[in-house]
Amino acid sequence: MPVKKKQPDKSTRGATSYDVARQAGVSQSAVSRAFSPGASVAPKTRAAIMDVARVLGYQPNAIAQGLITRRSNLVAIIISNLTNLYYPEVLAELTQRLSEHGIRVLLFSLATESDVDDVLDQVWRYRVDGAIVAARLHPEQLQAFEDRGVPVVLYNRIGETMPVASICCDSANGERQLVDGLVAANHQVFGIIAGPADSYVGEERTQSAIKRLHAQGREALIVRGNFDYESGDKGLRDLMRMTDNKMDALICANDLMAIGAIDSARSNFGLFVPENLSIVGFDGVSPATWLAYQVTTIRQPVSRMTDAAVTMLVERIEDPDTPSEQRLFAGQLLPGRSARLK
Amino acid sequence: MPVKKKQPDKSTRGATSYDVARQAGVSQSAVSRAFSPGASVAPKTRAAIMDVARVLGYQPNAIAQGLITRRSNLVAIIISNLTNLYYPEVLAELTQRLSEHGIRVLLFSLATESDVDDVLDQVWRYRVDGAIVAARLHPEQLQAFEDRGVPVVLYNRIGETMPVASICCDSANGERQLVDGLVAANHQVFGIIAGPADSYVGEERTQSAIKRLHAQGREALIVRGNFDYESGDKGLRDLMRMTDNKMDALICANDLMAIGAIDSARSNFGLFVPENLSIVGFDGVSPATWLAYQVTTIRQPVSRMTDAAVTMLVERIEDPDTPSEQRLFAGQLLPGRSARLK
DNA sequence: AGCCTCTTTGCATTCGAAGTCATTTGTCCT
DNA sequence: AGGACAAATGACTTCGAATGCAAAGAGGCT
Repeated sequence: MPVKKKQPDKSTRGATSYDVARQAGVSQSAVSRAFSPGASVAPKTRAAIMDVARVLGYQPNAIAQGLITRRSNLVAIIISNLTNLYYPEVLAELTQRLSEHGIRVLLFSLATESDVDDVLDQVWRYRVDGAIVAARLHPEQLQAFEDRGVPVVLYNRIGETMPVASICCDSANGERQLVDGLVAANHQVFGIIAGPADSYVGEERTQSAIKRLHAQGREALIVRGNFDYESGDKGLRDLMRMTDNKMDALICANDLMAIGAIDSARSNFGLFVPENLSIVGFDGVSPATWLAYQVTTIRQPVSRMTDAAVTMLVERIEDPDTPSEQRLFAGQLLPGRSARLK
Repeated sequence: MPVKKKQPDKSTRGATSYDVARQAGVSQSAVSRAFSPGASVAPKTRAAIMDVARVLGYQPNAIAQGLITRRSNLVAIIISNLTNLYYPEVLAELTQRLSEHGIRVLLFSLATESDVDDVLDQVWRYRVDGAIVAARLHPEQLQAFEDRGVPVVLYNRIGETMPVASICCDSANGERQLVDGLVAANHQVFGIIAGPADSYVGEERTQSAIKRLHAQGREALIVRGNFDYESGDKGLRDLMRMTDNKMDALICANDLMAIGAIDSARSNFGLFVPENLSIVGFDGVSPATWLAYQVTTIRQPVSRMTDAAVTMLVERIEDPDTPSEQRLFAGQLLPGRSARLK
């Protein structure tokens, strides 16, 4: 197979430190130093070099830097489904904050779970300095990071089989607030639309809600959803059938399903929300605040969480021996108008 | 002796081709060849090398490869505001499709316009093979890509001062369908909520709508929005004031503003949509299809567009002399229920 | 067996910047 | 002016994989 090799057109392929050195009448070392803050160069020399560099459009080649310094300044962000409304915000914030640390983002988005191994192969090849993972990893995959000495921070999941740095929003605390409010407002028939079985936060939230309901002497019917809008509709229909239309409180594992359920309750069942049926969600995504919904939910403190994720990762890149740590952030109850709470 | 800084910890730092070569009793060249499809290696040798590689967990160092081959297999994706509901889908698709070509994504998200130059600096440093840009670039910035021989594909904008490969959704055609439908349904007082002045598609859509209205002998009042939900509310209020509450057709430059306007019309003005007021959007984002809104809009063919963007970029990476080309995709009218159309 | 061709293999070099070490230059003081 | 010492500079090596080239090996054929 004849590999197509385009002539690497010297002229456009960007100037090198040697080109700059020659033009400026100094050595390549000098150029390198001119670009390293705090290196030993005479201010005058540095200025001269910078001038030439500007003219030639020289920028240090990060690839070459990465090879020699063994620091790529790249961090992998691995996200399972970007189309989940919640992630874009997270991604944008992570990217911003990482760039403040001089770190660039190598983005991997997973179509299916099975892609993970392929993605990790690529992650190793690029010698990333670290990774932020918002996707389900098998224990061996997690172990691989450890083995290769690549720091990881898990986002909205924890290392279930080993200690790993992780950031989460406190599901138990969030669901407690929601459940207690619903119970206090005297709801009788509870339904839950859980997340997909392979979602950590989905399970956490559902289990937390169930536990709290039990603690209050209540039971709940449970169906599974996919975290998407349609799941809200389908879940609501199923639960209504199962409860003979008696359900008056619905707890959804995320906002998107809550929104789907609200729409379905109104359109397909002619119900008033929250008069006939209270519906709560989780996340605090922006559509949840839209006038048509005003979902009663728990807002994740995204800024704090992304900030923490980046800080933790950077710490571990600087010092790989930093012990692992789990940070749990409390979500804030957004009262909304989709549920009667007390 | 001062502590050696950051011991490059040989053990964890990943095996090199030399390590594999030694273990397998061959030369480094052989290892390299074993990993290049189509290279001249005896099948037996390759198998032996692969075995050793597997044991050592060896993966070719993409950084070193990039340095020597002058191909980083990285593509920069530059997006202005990720939080715009429309982009996550685009980003996910682009990432998927690029990875099918063995290309990785370096993500840059812009907080403010002024970041562009900083971002471009980084783009040059990483010697990306190409870039997909969904952000406003100044002519000089666009020129810089040309000068450095880095292929670019613009997404949802065009090279206004020079020919550049670009992908767009046909605003004129889309707005024509919407306007004609509205006019045919006998609407009288038209309002438009435009996008921010610096948005290419925003201006395109607005101008197209105005032109078509004029062609039909109608005028429209125009206010500017920011493409966000709140802009829809604010725009609606302003237009209602300006028209003495007589507006009966509202054209929004994107779905999110249409949604904001729908909510506001209902909640703040007690109007029925579309009975009292028709509202149309543009994009076809998923919330537009939610039962509460069912926005009458133009759906962008995202899959085709991302596919085209990737194809065009890859072509230009393979052969930098590929002439620039502009591809305009027709959007599809989603009738929805937020407007009376004929 | 001998010769020729085609396939495999290894050697040596290359990519571009960083950093070590030795050397030169410059500064300040007596 | 001379010496002591710090600052600035350049030569050279290094990172890890790809590749041109020459050499060695494997068959095939007469």
